Amino acid sequence: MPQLNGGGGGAGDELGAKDELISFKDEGEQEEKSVGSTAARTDLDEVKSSLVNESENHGCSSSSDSETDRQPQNRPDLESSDKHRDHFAEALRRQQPDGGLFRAPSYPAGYPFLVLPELAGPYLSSGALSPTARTYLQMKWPLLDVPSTAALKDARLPSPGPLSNKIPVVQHPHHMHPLTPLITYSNEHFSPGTSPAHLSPEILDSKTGIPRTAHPSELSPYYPLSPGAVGQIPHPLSWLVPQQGQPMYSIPAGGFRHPYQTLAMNASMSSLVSSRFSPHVVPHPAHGLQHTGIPHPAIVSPSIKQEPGTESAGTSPSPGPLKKEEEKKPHIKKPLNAFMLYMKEMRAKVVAECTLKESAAINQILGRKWHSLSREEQAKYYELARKERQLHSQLYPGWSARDNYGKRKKRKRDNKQADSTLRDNILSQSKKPCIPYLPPEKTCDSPSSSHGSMLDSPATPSTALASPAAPAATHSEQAQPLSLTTKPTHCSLPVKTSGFSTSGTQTTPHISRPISFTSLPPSVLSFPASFQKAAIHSHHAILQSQPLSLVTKSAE
DNA sequence: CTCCCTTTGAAGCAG
DNA sequence: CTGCTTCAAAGGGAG
Repeated sequence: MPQLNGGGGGAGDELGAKDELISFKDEGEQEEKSVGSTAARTDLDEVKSSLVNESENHGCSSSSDSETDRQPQNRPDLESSDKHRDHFAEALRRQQPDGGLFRAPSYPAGYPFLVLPELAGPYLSSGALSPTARTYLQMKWPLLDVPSTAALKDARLPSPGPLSNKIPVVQHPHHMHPLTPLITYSNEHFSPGTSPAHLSPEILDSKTGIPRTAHPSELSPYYPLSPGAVGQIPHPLSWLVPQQGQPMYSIPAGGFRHPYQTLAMNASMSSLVSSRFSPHVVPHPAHGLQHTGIPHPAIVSPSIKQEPGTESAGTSPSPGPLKKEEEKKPHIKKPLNAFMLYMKEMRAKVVAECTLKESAAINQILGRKWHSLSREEQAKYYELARKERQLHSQLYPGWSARDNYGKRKKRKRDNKQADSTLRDNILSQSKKPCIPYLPPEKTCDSPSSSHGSMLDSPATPSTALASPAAPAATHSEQAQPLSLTTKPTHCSLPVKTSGFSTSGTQTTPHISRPISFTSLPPSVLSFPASFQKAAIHSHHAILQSQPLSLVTKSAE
């Protein structure tokens, strides 16, 4: 995972990321500060800090986090954070010598568990929550009924408990990468050696010196389950949504509460995690489903948008009592991809930072942020998504994405694409500079960079670094001109500027998606193709794609 | 009330 | 194999 690490050579990524970040910030927080200036950054940070002040530096603003991650400075912070975690963990341990709720280390084994922390995690630090993190905990897990106390104790495992403090949102500290746990967990996949401190997978373990293998039996303790709910563990994914308060897969009836906890465990345990743990208590996934009668989160009540009988859900987890709703085959949603997972996690944060509320705008920002993420960070999500798909496939062996086709009304995508193509053509021909509309203040640095080339854009330090010898690769990220159409408004929301990032002058007129990658480093191979592509992306000039994306389809 | 918008990624489908 | 299309989440906006 040289690439992933990006450590030594991967400066490019970082740089790019920074770049993006900056731009993002501008958009997002342009309120006051000038565009690319570092000073602005600081200010932003402050502002952010106000929002998320408690969170560790990582946690700060959405934009900043990525940035901070990449920066070398982080290391120290990370370390400190680790210390915090250790501390915290230790404290917890003391409190609960018996291994009560909190046992971060124990996660190593199961995917679900790993996932949980991560997802939920955004909030929960992987190893342990820093004290500050704890504060967020409650906020982060609005819907999860987690007794506040419990939450404190078990930062990582906010279990759905008896609580009902639904706090609307909020910013998660994000100090720790949400996915951290995952990595930790799957350190195998990610090169351990290089894994950054923040990733510190086995942090706690190492400290404790106790390699934990989570066994199902062990797990239960971690979750403060409501009596009788023992064994029900929220689906890993469900945790993802804490902010939203909605399960990853919307669960119609019954509410979210432990939709597929057991199920999840089983599945994850058995297949996903089995290799790592001794599956002594792992029921068969399929059985688990029927067994518990708990629908998978992915299953949506037909009421939502169901089509009569198209569904061929392989294992439709139809509960025993078939009601109308249930009679119909449940709508099994597609598993979320990496970006979706990321969105779920970060949306609240972005929303909190921005005044914008429109999802479209938020998504644009998220898209940019996504690109700004380091490969490692993205890798986490890819891995998570991969597991999710695995789990999904196990739960619904017969399910096919095709099943959902036509359930949604067709979008006008056609138009979009057509537009995009037109736009592209136009762009290629006219190559309009993107900047026009950008407000002077914001001067969407990114756009300019995009079109001119990131190289030019002085604003970003990264560019400076990269510019000289930097391989094209590095640019890609920087390029993210995402001029998301900066909107004059507070967050610089996307005003659909058709930001023509004509940047692509050189080669491809328009490349929306990643270029097919030819060879990947072995390390990368483990990742999903998409990820690989992404990696390549980053390595090769990716910018093209980004600019495109930036150019909102709506261009026009 | 329903669909659109917007993002990326995965999967399906057609050529 | 390549490229296009659809769906996944989300929530304000528009019809």
